[in-house]
Amino acid sequence: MEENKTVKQTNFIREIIDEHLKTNKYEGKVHTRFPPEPNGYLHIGHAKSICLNFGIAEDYNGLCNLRFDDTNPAKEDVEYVDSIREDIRWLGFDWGDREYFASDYFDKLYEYAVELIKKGKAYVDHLSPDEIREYRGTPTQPGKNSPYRERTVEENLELFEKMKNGEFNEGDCILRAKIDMSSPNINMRDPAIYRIKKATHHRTGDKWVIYPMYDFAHGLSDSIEGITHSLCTLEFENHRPLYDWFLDELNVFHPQQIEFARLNLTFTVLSKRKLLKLVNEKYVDGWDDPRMPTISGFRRRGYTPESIRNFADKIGVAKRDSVVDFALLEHSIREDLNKRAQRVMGVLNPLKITITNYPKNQTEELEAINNPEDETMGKRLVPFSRELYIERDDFQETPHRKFHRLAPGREVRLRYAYIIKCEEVIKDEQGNVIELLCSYDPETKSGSPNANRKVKGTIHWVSAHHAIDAEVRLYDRLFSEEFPEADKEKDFTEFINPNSLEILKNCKVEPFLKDAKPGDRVQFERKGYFCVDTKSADENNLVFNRTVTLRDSWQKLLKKG
RNA sequence: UGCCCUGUGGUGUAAUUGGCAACACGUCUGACUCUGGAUCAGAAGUCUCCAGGUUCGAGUCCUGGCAGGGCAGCCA
Repeated sequence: MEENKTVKQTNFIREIIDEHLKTNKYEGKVHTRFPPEPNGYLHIGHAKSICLNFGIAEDYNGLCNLRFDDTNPAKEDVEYVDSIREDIRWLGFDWGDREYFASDYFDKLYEYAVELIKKGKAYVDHLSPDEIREYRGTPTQPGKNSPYRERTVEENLELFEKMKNGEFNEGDCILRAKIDMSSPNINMRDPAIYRIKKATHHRTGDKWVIYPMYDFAHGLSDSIEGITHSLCTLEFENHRPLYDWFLDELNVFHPQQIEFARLNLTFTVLSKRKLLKLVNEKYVDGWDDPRMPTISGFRRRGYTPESIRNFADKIGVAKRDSVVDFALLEHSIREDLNKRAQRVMGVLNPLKITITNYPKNQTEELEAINNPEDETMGKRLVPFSRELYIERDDFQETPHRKFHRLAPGREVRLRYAYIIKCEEVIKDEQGNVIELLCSYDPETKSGSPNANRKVKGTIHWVSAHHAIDAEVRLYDRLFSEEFPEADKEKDFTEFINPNSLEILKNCKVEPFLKDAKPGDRVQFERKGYFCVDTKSADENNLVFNRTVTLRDSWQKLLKKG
């Protein structure tokens, strides 16, 4: 028997690693890390990076660390640390006891800085922030040396010590690497290594008033942890020479930084700043709003970790920036839920029907299949009676030419039950259809020998007396534009889909759902995949979130006209 | 107008490292169906950004263009 395991596609990163393995650059070791800054919630773009880093470690029998890049106390918070841990765990990855913080290395990093000063490779600069910017030059013009650049080692040592001891104010001075103010790479124009920030750090408290900059802290943290392959996004490409410079000057273990393109997704935005705006300005209901592209949002929406991991595999990794079709994500979740989700009948917009020739007060228990894709999930009984609810749009008074569900005088099968015929349409004074009177054909009960008469359509239903009330939240894409950030004149919030959430209050679902627990996922047949909301649902109040619709060739047909 | 990176069907990735372009999503047909779902069968769509060059042979190598992205935080 052939293993039908999905073959992991190779990519340029794996090729580099293979090469390193061949040349024994890191003695056969592969050690990665996922290094979030705890200043926001993780989103699907981070999921790509998480899957990449943990996935590679796993495939190469290596390890992947979790390291919080917490070098800026002004922006970071423990709330984010907690959410990040939860999200990674939920995705199914385990960093064992290798949970680190850049702040764990502050002492070591300070020593490294001192070492650089001693080598004459760093100096304390008293230029103001404005002056520094001025001295830096521009991409096309070289910068010029700071007047403080030639301070002696002793002077720098003393000044840096004073910085550490809080003898200067924020902005008075910084520690800079001494590299080359005329470098075509701006990152090499004497970049800042340490700045003064008199803020309380979420872990080190008030121990420090100086904090290392990303470029300094990140590479050295990688080095300290013995990271072999430091994967990051494209915007750090120009930082690699600096990453290498620190490691070389300090003569320490030298990881290989490799850059890849960050994820972009149609119909969504994925920048922390913009996501924060959506949250702060209440366009959505928090970081875990089911419309948010955050991991917590997808979780609450009903996405499975597996579907997100499969998605990450499918999109691959490369260096060119690209935009992934949101449909691929939807495909991933449908593919997963199709195999696993319990089928159930739920009527979202109920229309009452009465089977006039069905005995009053009679109830039948009809057998229904829990998942046609998975026999082991078995069957259940669904109560049937004289009064039922069907979906409003499964009836058309004057049917579209290709509509093959219920219409006056027409027949349709009630799933797992009988074929019925619409005999009479009852309307209120305004002319709204409020009820249908139907007849049923007792010979056509599902499973019985004479049941095989063909009708054009099968619809779902729920017994009026047995139904459970539920609220259903129909979520759709948050943005109505494929590229919400493309318009330079308009803010991306102008493209928020006004119909991204529709709340249905009096839905009727089959009694099977009476024991549904928050987080449970089901398929409402013919409608889509739904999950019980984890925040607003309780025992007397069932709330379902729509994860994704089923593929709908009827809607497609309608669009074509 | 400096430096760095990237250009392969509509979209995302492949191509045994120089051997006549593949997979997935999407789209379209058809079959099947007690979910207009799923499944199955099939189709269309890329002369690999352009122009030269090397070679028996180039998406892969060379040269020159063009296009897109990134970089001037005491953010990461």
